[in-house]
Amino acid sequence: MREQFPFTIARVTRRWRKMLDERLKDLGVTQARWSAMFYLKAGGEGLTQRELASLMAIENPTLVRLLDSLEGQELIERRPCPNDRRARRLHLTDGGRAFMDEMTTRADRLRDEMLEGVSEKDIEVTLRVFGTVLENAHKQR
Amino acid sequence: MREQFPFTIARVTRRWRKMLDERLKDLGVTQARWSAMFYLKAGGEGLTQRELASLMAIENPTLVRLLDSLEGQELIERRPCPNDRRARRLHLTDGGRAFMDEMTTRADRLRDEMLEGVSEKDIEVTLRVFGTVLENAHKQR
DNA sequence: TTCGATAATAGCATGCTAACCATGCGCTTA
DNA sequence: TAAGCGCATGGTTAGCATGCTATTATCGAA
Repeated sequence: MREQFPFTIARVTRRWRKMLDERLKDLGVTQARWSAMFYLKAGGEGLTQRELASLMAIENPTLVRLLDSLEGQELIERRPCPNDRRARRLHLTDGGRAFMDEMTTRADRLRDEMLEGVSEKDIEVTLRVFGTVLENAHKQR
Repeated sequence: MREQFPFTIARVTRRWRKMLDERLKDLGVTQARWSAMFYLKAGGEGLTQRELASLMAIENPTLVRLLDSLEGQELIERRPCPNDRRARRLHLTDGGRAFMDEMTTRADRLRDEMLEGVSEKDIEVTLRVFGTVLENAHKQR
């Protein structure tokens, strides 16, 4: 059984991304870009890029490009940080905030459809497994 | 709890890929390329590209590039298919077969480390959840 | 001959590392 | 105390790998 784990988890992740990308397409947004906006809102606006990257568990250069797109679409803003001239503080624009509802509704609906028929208990087990794997990964290196 | 699922599964998948890439690096191979060789061996050599892509659940153009690299490294061969001049039959080279043991050993060791402390029962639950999600995804579209 | 299937190509999105600026901070030293 | 040197940190850029879709070329089959 264990042998299937890495292949199958990768497959589920690919499929999920693909489907969310499809459903957000007409809003001009992708899974990754929505996810950046989602974490920005959840983490409280005014985060620095470093902080947001760490929250999303991605590397800084990956985030930079997501933010470039989002800024180009005027969904977020990078504002100078008064205390530290190296840093930028991130904020949603009014337009960005307006879109968030619709995007999040669609992501939620997809999640409900994808997890249909999965019991709360099984979700808990799965998330616990994920947690253990992340801890194990953290231990090394 | 359900809300965390999509974010966390993506995170685990990213982390896993990164770690396996690291551990295979000195062999000149990545997770994706090893995976192609693994499925080719598992599915029986002589598969066509279409068949291998379908086995791996990736799209054909994604596989084409993986095979380009692997062929360049002389780990696999694309042989013409006698019955159908459009198709190519895939085979590991002798060199490729020689590498497979070491690569698979490393992938197995990583898997054991990543899943350390996870009970067989929890693995089963998790794989069942994955199965349900893939079915649900299949239903739509 | 026309329609479908196989592979390849082109181009985008998003992961990553490595290398680079600019700025900030801390420690030594005059 | 003040100056300055050197390392750390925030962000960016460049370049690779691997997902995807859309399109094309070639061939097979009805």
